[in-house]
Amino acid sequence: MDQKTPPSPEKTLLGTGLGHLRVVLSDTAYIGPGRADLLDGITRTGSIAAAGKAMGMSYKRAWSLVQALNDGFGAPLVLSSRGGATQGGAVLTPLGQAVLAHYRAMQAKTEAAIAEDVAALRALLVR
Amino acid sequence: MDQKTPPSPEKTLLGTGLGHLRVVLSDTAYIGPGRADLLDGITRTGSIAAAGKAMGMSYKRAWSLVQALNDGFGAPLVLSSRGGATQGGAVLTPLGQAVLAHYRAMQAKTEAAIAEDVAALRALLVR
DNA sequence: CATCGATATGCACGTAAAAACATATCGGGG
DNA sequence: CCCCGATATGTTTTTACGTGCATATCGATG
Repeated sequence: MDQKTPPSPEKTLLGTGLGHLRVVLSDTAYIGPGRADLLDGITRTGSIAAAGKAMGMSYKRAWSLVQALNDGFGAPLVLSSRGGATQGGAVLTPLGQAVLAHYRAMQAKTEAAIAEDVAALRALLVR
Repeated sequence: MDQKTPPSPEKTLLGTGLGHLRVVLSDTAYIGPGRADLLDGITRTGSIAAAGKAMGMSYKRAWSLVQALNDGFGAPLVLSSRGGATQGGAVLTPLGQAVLAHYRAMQAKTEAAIAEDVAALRALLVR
């Protein structure tokens, strides 16, 4: 019903061959694979634009995700700056780093926890 | 940014206070909270329409989800019938039951596996 | 053989999400 | 004091998706 281009590269899950995990911390604060990858990209590139582009999304989308993240959590996960020596950029706050680290940890734990069931289910599909 | 009607009751996660888990079994086969709830509803009600309505979705949506499920997995998870003694209805195939059961199991295991991290993250938000 | 409830489908419409395009702003450094 | 690269924000256009409504079909049973 939707044989178009899978909009999201989704290597996060297809690479590991598992699943998407979205963790809801409150009514407004949650973290999922897309947001985590974006935070990851910002860490690596030091830029919202670069991180977004690396994931194939428009700057605007990346920026609005950062917005949603920051005000969803009530405190900034990402700090951004304009101009100056570095010509602007973005970095994770300690909170942002913590959220990302915990998410990766949860991802790993989840994979381990469900590996058995996943294998069992996949076995059912080998027809 | 979207204070409209939360389209999905989402008790699946908010009830337990955890997260959404989507398990990808192949390029086309995956199961998430919405699909699992729908399968659950079909089991209980014996009807696609009733199950969908119970989740606040249109029959059409429920039906297309079943379609996606059935041809995504390559084999039917749901069998439907028209007319006859029961005036039509739907039931899960053994495969469908297995998928649902495994999903619930994975959900539970995941919750247990990440509970610690979730607590830690929530603690960071108590400002 | 008419009925009834649920499946099965098509099509028009409204709307939310995303892309595309366009600017404006910041601020150290040359 | 102008430049540059990245952030910040607005407007417009397009696309995706789900609803709503209308209709067709099935098939045991009375």
